[in-house]
Amino acid sequence: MRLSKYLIPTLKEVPSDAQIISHQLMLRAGLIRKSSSGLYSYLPLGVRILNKVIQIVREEMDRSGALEVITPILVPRDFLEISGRYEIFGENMLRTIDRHQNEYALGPTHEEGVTNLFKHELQSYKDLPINLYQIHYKFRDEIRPRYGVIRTREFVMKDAYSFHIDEQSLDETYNMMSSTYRKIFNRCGLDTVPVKADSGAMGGSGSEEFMVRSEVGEETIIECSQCGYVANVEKAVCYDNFRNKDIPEQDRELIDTPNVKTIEEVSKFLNKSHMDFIKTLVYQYGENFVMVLIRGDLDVNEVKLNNALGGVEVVLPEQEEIIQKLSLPIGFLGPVDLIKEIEIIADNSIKDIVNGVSGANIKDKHYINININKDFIVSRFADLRIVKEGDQCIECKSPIRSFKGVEVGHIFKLGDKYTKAFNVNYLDEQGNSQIPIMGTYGIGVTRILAAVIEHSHDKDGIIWPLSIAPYQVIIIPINWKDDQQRTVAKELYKNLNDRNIEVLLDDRDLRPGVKFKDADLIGIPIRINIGDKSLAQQSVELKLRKESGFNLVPVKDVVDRILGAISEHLIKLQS
RNA sequence: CGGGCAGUAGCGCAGCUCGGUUAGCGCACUAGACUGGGGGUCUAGGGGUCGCAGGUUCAAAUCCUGUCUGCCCGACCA
Repeated sequence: MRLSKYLIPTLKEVPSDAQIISHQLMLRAGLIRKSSSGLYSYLPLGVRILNKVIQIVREEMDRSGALEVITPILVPRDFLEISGRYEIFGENMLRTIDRHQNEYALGPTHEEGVTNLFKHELQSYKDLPINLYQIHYKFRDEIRPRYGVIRTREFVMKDAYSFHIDEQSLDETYNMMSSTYRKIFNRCGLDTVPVKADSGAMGGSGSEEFMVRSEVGEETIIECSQCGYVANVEKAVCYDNFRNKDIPEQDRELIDTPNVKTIEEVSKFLNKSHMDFIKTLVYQYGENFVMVLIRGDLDVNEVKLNNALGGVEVVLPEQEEIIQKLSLPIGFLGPVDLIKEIEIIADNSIKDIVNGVSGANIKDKHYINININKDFIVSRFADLRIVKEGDQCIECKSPIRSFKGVEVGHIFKLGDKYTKAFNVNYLDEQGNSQIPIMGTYGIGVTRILAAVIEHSHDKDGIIWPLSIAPYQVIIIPINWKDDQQRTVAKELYKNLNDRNIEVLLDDRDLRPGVKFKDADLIGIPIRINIGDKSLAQQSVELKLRKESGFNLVPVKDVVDRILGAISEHLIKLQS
């Protein structure tokens, strides 16, 4: 492609609404433009990169034995009601009504569509296992799209759905997907960390996320400093060595704590450790309220709380509501002397508190020396705490660290949630009707572009790995008006094209500095400079984007050298 | 949805406090000349309903009201 005929609208200045480097560079390099909130158009260069990634995903999925399908982007409301996700997704789905008043959602994911598709084709156990995938646009009406292409409303996603007769078969495909994902991300030049994750509203047992370490990541990952334990903070558990059991229980005592509300304030006021406190929170889920107890130095993990309460979304209600409906004084909550009946669920850390401190449910009063079962009853214990840096690893008790990550892939074992709901069945060897179980596997394709840029760039721009670079080579004649330079440039351009190398020829009549800056910004991995100095030696300069120096290479050898370098690099990325 | 900030040329911004010729600057763009190894120089140009609507006023980019959009923080994020 000749640059004089191409559309590469590079920007010198950073658009003011781009915060993170990948977003800035994607705009500056002319890959994308914003259409409206969370919606981006792709310019020619961006499309090429996206297609490269899609091709890698497709090749590896095909290689794994998965079969590509396409289901409609619009998902009928009926399907979502069958699976129960019409409610669960709620406002996250963009809904629309056709001329016949039928309601649809723009598919946020396609468990329903694919399950419904396959249900009619599945008859015998011999049809299983099978893994169906598709690559197309998904839409989620995110509350707050941000970080450029990392969190958009419309995005390209590869989603796959596998069907099995038993757990063992599901495990095989699950593991196959895990290794396939590793290959895909490696080929894109990404280092990913597989982490245990919450399976949340998807339902199901096992789940792993593929995270790219990045400061701009939206997920917090907990990692053991010694053993290999890694988990999303939503799911992470830790060891708790706090024990207080051998202290004798004392009688509870009501203490005046005028206008002393927070744990911080009360602990100073009473000269007590945070660990002696029974932190009391009231959550609302659906129409119900629940009182949550956790040790004063810990915080509640709302995802764990959701799961403990059966997956219903919990929210912290407005303070007025607590006062009105439960007659509880904010700032002085506690599990003792409750006026109205309310379910109490406690984090495991509460079990070991002896002679604890909590609010007295009376304004400006706290209790000290309260003890479980003697002063209050807990209906249920669960692990509800947020694991944080410095906690002890559940496996080996070593200190835990945390890092931020961008989620580029997610694999789930789903069980029979969807197959049961959609009444999918097949005949087993004995002729009995059975319900298959499912797995589901997603990759955020558009997000991969941003993730790659985040960790592969320098002050001059993007540094694409060869595997997903929009073009592999760019030829820059220093002075396009120079006959000799132009002749050599055109010849190399033709020769490389003839060898199926993707090559850009910068035939614009611009000063060399501008061309170099553009080439660096858009991140073409291999550059050929053609200037008088090198031509005097029948050579050109061969420069790699990721390296600072260059090599003088005889004109006659350039094509072979490039072919060699490209195959070498691509092989390395595939290993 | 709550809190904060912003909307003036394709991009980045000034002007607004304290209303008053023709709304500016840099980059980009067009034409020409010089130039030619890391975003060149000069000359001459084009491009604006000052987000939108209403109001105050002799007069509004500027003051007031409403509204839309975007960004940041939070809530949210299978």
